[in-house]
Amino acid sequence: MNNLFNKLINLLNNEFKKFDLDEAIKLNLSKMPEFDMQINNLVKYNKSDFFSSLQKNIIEIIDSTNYFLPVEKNEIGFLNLVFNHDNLIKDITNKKSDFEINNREKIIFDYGGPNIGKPLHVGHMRTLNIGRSLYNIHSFIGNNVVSDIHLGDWGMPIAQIITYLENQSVDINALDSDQLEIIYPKASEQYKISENFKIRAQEINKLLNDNDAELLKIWESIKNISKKSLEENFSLLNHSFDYWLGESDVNELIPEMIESLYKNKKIIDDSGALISAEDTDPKILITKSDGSYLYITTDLATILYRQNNIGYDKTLYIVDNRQSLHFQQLFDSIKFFEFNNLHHEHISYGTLNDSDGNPFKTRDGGTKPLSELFEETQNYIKNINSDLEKSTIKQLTNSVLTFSDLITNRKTDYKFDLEKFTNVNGKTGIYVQYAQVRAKKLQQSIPQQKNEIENLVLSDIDKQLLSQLFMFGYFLEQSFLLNEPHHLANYLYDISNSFNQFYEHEKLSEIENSIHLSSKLYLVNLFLTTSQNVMFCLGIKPVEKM
RNA sequence: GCUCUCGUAGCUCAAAUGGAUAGAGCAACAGACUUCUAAUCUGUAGGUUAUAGGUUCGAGUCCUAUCGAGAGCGCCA
Repeated sequence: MNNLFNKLINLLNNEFKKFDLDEAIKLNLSKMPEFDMQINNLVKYNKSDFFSSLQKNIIEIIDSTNYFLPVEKNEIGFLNLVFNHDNLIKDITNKKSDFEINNREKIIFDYGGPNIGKPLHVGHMRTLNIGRSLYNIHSFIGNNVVSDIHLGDWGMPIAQIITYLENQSVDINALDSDQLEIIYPKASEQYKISENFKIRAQEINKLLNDNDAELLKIWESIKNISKKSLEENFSLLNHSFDYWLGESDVNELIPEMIESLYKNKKIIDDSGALISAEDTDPKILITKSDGSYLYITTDLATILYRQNNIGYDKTLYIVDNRQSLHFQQLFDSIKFFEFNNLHHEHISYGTLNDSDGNPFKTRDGGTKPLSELFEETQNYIKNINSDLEKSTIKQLTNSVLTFSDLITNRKTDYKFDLEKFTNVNGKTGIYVQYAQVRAKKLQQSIPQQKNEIENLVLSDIDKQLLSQLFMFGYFLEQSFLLNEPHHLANYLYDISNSFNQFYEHEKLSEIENSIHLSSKLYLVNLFLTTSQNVMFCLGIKPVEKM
């Protein structure tokens, strides 16, 4: 990457390598007010014979950039750095092209995973937000990205719905998505309580696996109704997918896959079912005893489908952490079955609860549709300002739903507190939008100066903002290496907060000195570029005014 | 029963993969608006990082035990 932060890191890491050190240098923002940055991980080598030459070389590299005042070394071996902001501001741009990586990869993002027949509900929010953000982050740094919604359009849930329709003699042609969404829980209930229903549903499931023509017709109309409803929801929530492949799309690959695995003794009989021959605990069940397929069966076939039809270097599955055993078994099996040696990773996330810490439910105890949460959020925003344009309200609502979700580390369970997340202050989607709108207004209302960036006049607050803008590369790297968007979400709050301080500290419209004004406007532009790039990475659309 | 994850300020969460004095936001309290939109900003207070040991120059982070919470454990997805 070509930005100042990562270029410096690369130089320093090369120096580490020269000394055969198998770790990366850590260049951090300083906690001490008199310094801007610090390097801590030289300390551990302070008893080694190469320490003084390593330290000397590191200091020389930093000094040679001219972005820092002469480095101060502490007696134990910590290095303390102070920016030379006048030089820094001349070279920092934070454009997209500054962050593009050299070794590009093709990455499939498997997320969303809605089931047909069920509405999108609150439980889908995290996979959608995290998935879209990671997709955008990897796109931003130049990777070749592909999203696949991995539609749950196969298996027992569908069989249950069809069984229910059959029992009640429902006319498929008159069915709409609302009715379908009411039917699913009823069908699921019947499956649990009625033995006859259960037997028929399992029969239908098997027939579907075997491509029964009549049933496939019914299945297809259910799928179309559902898909239309999903598309409407995604349009509202600003989601889109490159592929809408479903579990059904790989159905035809399964018989051959099973046969081949069986022939090669990779899977074996176990009381009628087929299990992996790999010695694992628990055993990995590949097909049921009636020969029908499971979650892992279609997931395995999906791997074959993707390697043959899409091609990839990596696949990231953005799925909640309760399914970690499934993915461990899936990834084990990919290797054991010798499908490929590509990188597959479960990007797990914690449970989303309501503000009391309980699972999200509607008042009558059902799962809460995402559209209902959208409505509620929208109402909060209308209460803050009733004069907003319709499109602005929509974008602010999405900002709240996205930013609130991404601010927390994806691995932890968290409480979704709408009242808190729609606050105009604090770490909220509204706050970060407001800062960005303020910057836009300045850009529009104050005539741009010629880019005079010699002899700048920078206050402490200007310097703080500039220092933080320098760190974009660091937080971006954290986010894509760990596939954790919250680093960028917190960073967006931090730069927005610094910008608001900058804004309050001195009125640009009252500055008469042109060089002074020029440096201020330069920072406004730099903030706006950075903020909008971070927003893109998070999947948030900047609003024009609010 | 077995396996995994977690326990940080009143509340919600961070903490660079072992670094210096554990940071933010909310809530509380005290301030700043004839405004480039105060949808903001400034300040105060709040901690034995569940507990007890251990590893080392150095631990919220690694190891062990205890207590507490959550999740998963073949014919659902």
